[in-house]
Amino acid sequence: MTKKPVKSVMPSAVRTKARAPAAGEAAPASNRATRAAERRAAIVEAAMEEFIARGFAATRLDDIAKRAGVAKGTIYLHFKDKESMFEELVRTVIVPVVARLTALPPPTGSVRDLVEAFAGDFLKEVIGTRRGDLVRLIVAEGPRFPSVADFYYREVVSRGIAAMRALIELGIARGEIREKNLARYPQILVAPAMIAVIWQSLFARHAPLDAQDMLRVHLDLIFGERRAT
Amino acid sequence: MTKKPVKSVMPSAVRTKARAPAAGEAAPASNRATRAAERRAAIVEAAMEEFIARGFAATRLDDIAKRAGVAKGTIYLHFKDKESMFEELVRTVIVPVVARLTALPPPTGSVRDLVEAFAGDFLKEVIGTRRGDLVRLIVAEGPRFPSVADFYYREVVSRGIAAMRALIELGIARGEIREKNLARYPQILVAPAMIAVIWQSLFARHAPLDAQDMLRVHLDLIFGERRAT
Amino acid sequence: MTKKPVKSVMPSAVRTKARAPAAGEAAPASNRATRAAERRAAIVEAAMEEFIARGFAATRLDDIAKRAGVAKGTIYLHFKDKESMFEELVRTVIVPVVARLTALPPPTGSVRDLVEAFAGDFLKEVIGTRRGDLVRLIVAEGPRFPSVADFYYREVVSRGIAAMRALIELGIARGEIREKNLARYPQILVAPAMIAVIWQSLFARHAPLDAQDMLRVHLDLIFGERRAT
Amino acid sequence: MTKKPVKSVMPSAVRTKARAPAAGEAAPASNRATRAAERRAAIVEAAMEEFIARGFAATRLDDIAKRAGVAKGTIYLHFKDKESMFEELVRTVIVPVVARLTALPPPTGSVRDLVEAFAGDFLKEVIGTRRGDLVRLIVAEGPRFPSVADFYYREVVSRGIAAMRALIELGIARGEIREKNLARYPQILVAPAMIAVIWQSLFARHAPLDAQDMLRVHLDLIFGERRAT
DNA sequence: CATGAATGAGGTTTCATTCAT
DNA sequence: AATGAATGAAACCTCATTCAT
Repeated sequence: MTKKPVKSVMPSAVRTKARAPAAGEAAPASNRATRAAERRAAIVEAAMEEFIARGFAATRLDDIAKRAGVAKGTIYLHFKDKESMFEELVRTVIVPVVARLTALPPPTGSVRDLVEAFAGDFLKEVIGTRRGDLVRLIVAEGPRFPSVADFYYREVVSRGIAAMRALIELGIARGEIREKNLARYPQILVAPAMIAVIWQSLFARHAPLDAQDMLRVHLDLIFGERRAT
Repeated sequence: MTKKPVKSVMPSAVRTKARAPAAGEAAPASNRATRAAERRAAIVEAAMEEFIARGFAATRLDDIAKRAGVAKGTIYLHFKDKESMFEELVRTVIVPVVARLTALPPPTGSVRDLVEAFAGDFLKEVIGTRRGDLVRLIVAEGPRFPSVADFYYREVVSRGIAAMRALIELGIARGEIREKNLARYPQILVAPAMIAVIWQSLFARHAPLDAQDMLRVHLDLIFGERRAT
Repeated sequence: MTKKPVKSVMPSAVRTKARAPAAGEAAPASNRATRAAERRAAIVEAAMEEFIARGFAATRLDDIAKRAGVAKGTIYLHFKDKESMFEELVRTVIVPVVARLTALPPPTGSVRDLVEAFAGDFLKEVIGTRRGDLVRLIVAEGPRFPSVADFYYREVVSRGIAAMRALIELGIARGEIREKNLARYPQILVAPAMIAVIWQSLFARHAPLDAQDMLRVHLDLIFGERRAT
Repeated sequence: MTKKPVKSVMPSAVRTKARAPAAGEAAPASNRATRAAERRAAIVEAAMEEFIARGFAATRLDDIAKRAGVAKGTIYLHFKDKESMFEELVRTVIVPVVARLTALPPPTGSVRDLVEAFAGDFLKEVIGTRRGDLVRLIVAEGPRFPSVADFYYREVVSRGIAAMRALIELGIARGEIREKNLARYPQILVAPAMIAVIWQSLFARHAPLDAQDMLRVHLDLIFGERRAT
């Protein structure tokens, strides 16, 4: 897999910080509330980068402020303190992901096609991207931020597991999947994808991993090898 | 799986600090060198606990010293600074694991039996234990300690991958494994085990995971379902 | 010579910290930039006192902060660390001295008169004052702060030597000085003044030295004894 | 002046540390007391080097011990603590210098010859040598070690001044010196020599100083220029 | 609202001194 | 007498948080 340009984790709507009102136009829709939201978004974005790069404890608010282009004090207008900033942050960033998850594509075609489409999405949107790093961040800081781990479990993991389980059961019912017990452990379905995420962060340098190919092999294992396509 | 009593990560030989000479015996092998080794071991043990509990940056040397029962300055007799302490530490703790890995049980019986035995070991020795936490620690701090990630890759990951690949190829040759492409991605074989490790740290509270059962299902997927045992 | 009241080494312009706005006037020019400059000046002043009293290594930043009336952290807003504080400090304090040196009085009268005027200045401004102590500080710490020694040589010593040499050559040309080789070693001209500086710091207690009289005798040696004035 | 090999500041009698008793001879005069004296001498020598190189506060006992080839604890068998070590040290090293001073060569020949001989000695034995550095060390640390300054004044400075004064008065009586007031300030006679000592430590790198030539010029100034030699 | 200078608690690290061996 | 591992006070420096402007 080739290195993609780093994608922002923020929904594009809030990433308008750089846009300066052209001379002449009267800062039209940019009332105070909007400006504030932009600032907050800039802080969130900057903080995410820093937290991912250094971890919670080693990240300096000074650096976040500098990267966000605001003064240090401004951060405290939006967040109570460093801890709650981290917690709110993760929530803010995860929400759109959840939205995606729940808006699954319409179930047309085989279960394998569905799963494969989902894996493709995951490859493009998570593995090797900033969002993948976020997953690693949660693994890293989870134990010290139970509220983050809780939130992540509730909003992402439990829903994801449930969705996978539904798919697996559908696959079993349709005869696409033979291993009936798989429905008890949807984790097995996503495990290689998670490993790929971690691998990219830690070992890509030593041994690049073709995540796409690996996921295909894994699906072959579950659905049986595909006939000539 | 129920929570096991926390196991020490230190080889038992060096964990004699607590042992008070029984009345009557004359301070047996406790020469200076031994005492120093004991102290170092105590520091390593304490540091590991603290690093696992709080991460590198948030761990205080004060707490390590207190837990190890030594003065703060004593740590600096054994380690240059906090960073190299962390790095040496991980090495020290990993080495016995590597020793285990290389001393694989003699290849008797089917490949599945071998893999199952190995999985059993892993369950007992890693998942849900301090050693499992260590894996999560490496995932968490790896990007900020490339030397640690490098070491871990070289000593554990690459060897483990190689060993798994050999087993898989054997399984394919013997007809136990049908999916031939699996040999290209031994990661798939271990992925659920890794997920189990992480799950225990982060989500066990919300949804306990029967790792043993999950691994069995995963092996069924690879080797085909077992007939009545 | 009697002990003079300790003179500040700071140009008076920046020493307004203590000055409380007289009742009635409205906090006049005290904008943020000014306040910052005042604080920095206070730190420089305090640091100089402490360094002179204890030397570089034995001086505690805590004491400097206390004396300057700022918090410890404030020092680090103005200086990178203790070492560069010391180096910048010496520069800051020396600069006005250099300015003085280069703005020598207009060459009226005999060379002897010129030199004598200069010696008088030196007596009043350096010997037995904080500035004299600074010279001793540089002698003391120079070998460990080559950059300080370099700066001092470049800005003070080499210029001073050059100026003295010019005066000596003038004196020789006019027939006021007979010893022609003196131009090769202007150090001889200033040596007793330097000795006086050191003497005041170290031995004044045991044997007070009338620096003024000594310098006069030394000039008699060089210019010939003065006739009745 | 060319760089001389570093000379030990210790009287040779006590510098026998390196001498190991040849096999066969029965460690003859090397009884306990002698060994102790050797160790002490080694400590003094090592400490002097370190103090000169780093100053009192920045010198580590660890380094002294290492350089002296003894354990850190051993230092405390000979000296109460770091401060008194420094004080005793300076005394120990200065004593032989004083002995020299008081054992002035027999007063043959002219006063100028005497003074010149003395200057020659000073050049060889002090300027640019470890002993010169010691003078700078005393200037540097004197204010924080009044007892050292006192001792130095009493044993070296006051005696030196007295001796110089005697010579000057003899010179005046014999008509070799015309400036009668010089006897009031023998400091003038030695000032250039002191300046040379300091110059070598601080500025030799930037502008080497021919101390011998400078001292000759200075004596010409005092005694009148020498006729053809 | 926004700023960023100022704070000071708290962290890492050093090193003079002690003391059991 | 000599050692050097151990101590812990004290130093330097960082950085989350506050608040006057």
